[in-house]
Amino acid sequence: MLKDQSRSGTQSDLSGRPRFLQIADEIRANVENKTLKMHDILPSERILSEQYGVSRMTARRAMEALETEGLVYSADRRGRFVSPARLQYNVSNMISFVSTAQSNDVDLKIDLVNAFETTADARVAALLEQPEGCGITQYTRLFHTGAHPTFIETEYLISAHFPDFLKHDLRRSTTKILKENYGVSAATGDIVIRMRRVHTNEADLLSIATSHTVIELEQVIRDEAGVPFCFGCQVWRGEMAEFSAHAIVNDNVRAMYEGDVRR
Amino acid sequence: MLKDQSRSGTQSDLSGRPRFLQIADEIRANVENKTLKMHDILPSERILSEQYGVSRMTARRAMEALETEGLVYSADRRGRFVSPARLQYNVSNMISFVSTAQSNDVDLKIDLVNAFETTADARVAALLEQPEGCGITQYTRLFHTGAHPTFIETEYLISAHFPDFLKHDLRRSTTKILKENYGVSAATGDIVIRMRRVHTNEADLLSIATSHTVIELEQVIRDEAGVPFCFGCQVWRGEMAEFSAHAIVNDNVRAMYEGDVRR
DNA sequence: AGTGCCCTTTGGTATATACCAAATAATCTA
DNA sequence: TAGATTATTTGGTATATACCAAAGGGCACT
Repeated sequence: MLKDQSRSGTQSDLSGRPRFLQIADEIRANVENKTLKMHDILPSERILSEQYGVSRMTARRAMEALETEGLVYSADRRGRFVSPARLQYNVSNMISFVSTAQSNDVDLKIDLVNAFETTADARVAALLEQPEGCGITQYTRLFHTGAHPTFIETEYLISAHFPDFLKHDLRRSTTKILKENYGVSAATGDIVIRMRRVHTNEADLLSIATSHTVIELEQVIRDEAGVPFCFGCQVWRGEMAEFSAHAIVNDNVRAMYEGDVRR
Repeated sequence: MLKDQSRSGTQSDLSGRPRFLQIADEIRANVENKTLKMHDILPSERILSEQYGVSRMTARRAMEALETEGLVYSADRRGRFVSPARLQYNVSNMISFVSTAQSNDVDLKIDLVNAFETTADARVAALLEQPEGCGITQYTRLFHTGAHPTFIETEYLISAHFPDFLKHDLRRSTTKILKENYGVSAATGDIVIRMRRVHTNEADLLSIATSHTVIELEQVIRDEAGVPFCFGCQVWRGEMAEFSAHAIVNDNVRAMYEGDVRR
């Protein structure tokens, strides 16, 4: 768009910055000043349009700008609220994310969306290095802090390796279930992170608009022998995600898994 | 928003899906069918509103949805175009991103935005484990494929370690310059990836609207001894970013850098 | 052939208005 | 008091309209 800030609509404004962004700026400042705290309700679109002397559509655009940047979330016909702080996810330390988060200050809760036995399609089979059509244990969970959704995770396990997996309490950390019941733990993982648009069913679960974007994190988890046993796909509300990693590019270490990094 | 797709505006629509999303869906299909190819121009908002029998604002909302998901980019007062494909960035193999991309099919070009000698502020000093106020070589570069911007990178080097760094051709890979001229290469790195709103000056360089979101990738790069020598901050157009990594959670390896991962 | 000007197209901004359906609050009823 | 009913608030969608400023093409003049 090669934004030129010297433009405006029909209304004369001195700064040149679009009115709806000025309003967004003021509200953002109130959040950063802690005048507004997380989960606080914001004035309605109609109230805002009065307060700032603009039309409802302009007030709405300001809100939508704050929504796409993740500072604010909206609950249909209930109002708009200040988003909670980001979670930290260290992808170099996969085994401990859920357990760490749950034991710390964040109260991360898990809802089970669905869980069933199925067979591997072409993609999952390839990622897990199994023949197409092999037995797969698949389940989807919604992670949230209170009423605020954070991310969805769908995991695919090789059924033959983990009999009766679905009998366990799936609201616990997967890593713990695997470790305690099957003696398996993660040794390495191949991870991909990308931003993409949200799908309709995901938007429902995450309580966001279907026109928004999310962060997708896919990981293939392998055991000590380098054999994959789990494929997981996480879909994060963008503003809730922050991923850190420790990369080692030393030649010795790299030689160990060269060719294994991208698939 | 707890999106209920059974709602609509004043117009009766059978599917229940909002009209502007239906239009976005059709155009997205045309892109995925290769009916529309990268950098192809799309019909203008006014033409679209005629074609689909909707108001210009509705056509516009469809375009904005495609923009926020990154499928389409807009050039102010010139039109809207189909975005190019994503780049792959393997963060476990930091040393080779620019050189790999440049040698492969992608023609990734670099523009130098600015470059100067300065001093470290509190944050940069902490990240580079140097005293505040120490000499820093700082430069910002814009990476793009043709006329299409991909990401901005700002790097901070400890001046004392790299005398006359700015004399080199900064449109080349930093890693190559460091290796060839100073004998330094990356051994490890601490990386953080997050989604955030774009700043005004970044929006100008990336040619996106100021209300959009970007992917920020920050990395502290260390030598064999674990001493940091470079801090880099990349700001990606979201649709252009895809990051992969190979994580090792083996206990031995983890013990080596435990406590070093998050800072 | 090149320069400057005008007109059209285009995306960006803004207002005013209208209706819908879900959620909530207020009220009434058994 | 508990349950059902009603009115209000709210965000979501959609239209119609208006003006602005930059980009691009075409045209006249030099």
